Amino acid sequence: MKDNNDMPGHLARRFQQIAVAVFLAEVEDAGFDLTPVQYAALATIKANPGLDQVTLAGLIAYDRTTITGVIDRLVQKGLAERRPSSRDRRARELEITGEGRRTLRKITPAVESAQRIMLRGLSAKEGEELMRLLRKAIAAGNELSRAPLRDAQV
Amino acid sequence: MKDNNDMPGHLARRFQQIAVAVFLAEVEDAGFDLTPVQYAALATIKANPGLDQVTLAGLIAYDRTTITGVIDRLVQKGLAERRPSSRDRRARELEITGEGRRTLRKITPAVESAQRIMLRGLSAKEGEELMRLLRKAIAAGNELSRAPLRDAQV
DNA sequence: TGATATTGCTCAGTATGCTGACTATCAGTA
DNA sequence: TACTGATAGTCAGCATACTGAGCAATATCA
Repeated sequence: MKDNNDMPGHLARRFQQIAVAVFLAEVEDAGFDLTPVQYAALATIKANPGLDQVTLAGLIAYDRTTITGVIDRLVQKGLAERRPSSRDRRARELEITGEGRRTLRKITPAVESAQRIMLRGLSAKEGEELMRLLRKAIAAGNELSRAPLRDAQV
Repeated sequence: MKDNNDMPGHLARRFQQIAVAVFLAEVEDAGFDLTPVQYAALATIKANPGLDQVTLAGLIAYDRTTITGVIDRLVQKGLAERRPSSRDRRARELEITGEGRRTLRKITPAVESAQRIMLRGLSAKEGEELMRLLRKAIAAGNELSRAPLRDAQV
């Protein structure tokens, strides 16, 4: 019988578990209350002003039913706004608020620190190699989840 | 501004997302209804008959509040049993049932297939290297999550 | 022994993620 | 233009994960 440590699925779960814990701890130490998921969504809204929810979901590989709640919480915290689209009455356009911008700016050091901490057992070269291999495995498996990564349709 | 693809945290989330989707798809194709988390718990109960919930949680790095629901579902499916411990009246002893054994045995090919599929973008050597680096990063970060990996106290 | 600390487990509440279903709207075509 | 299929978003329901609180039982130590 294979050990858990030989199962990439188990290692994936465990690494993700640690990554989230480190992120939340660093962000809280910096005085903010933002999850990794909320951070990625907010940063993507800032980089793509006016995008709709499906496009946002595709850019960060979230499920469309998950993004609704994430945006709800960003809006509730005053970090983002949801407006009806003028071009498509089904869609909602997303914008970052001034408060959202300030939060992103101030939170960046904590986010970068978290990324370092979650790789602290590895040398710089090993960290790069881990990211390369993850990117490669993810690219090959992109279509296997319900929420694949998608380019923005511009 | 760093890209998501340079964030180990984002890559961790994405790889885990694909790993779970692949696992569930393979297991369902094989005619079973078991999540990765439930599988790991059941396999660990089989390997450590009579263990209590805290020990089980430590062996697979689950939170103690998460394990309760997982076991509930294993018991409800008739794959495991929860009995009061004779040595410690606070604790519950866990046992796998015959049905649980049969399920584990029949599900193994699907589980192994899933592990291969989630690494299908990598060569065998790269897959080994990815697992090595994940193990190393996880070992260094073990204490950073609320649910660290623990050895069984035998 | 008696007080205190610790441990095993559960529960309520919150946040992802997913399945599947539904409404409203849009786009393509006969 | 009317029909058909696809798309944007939401909702209900389920399964992890976590925080924090609480209960019962055990362990420790003055």
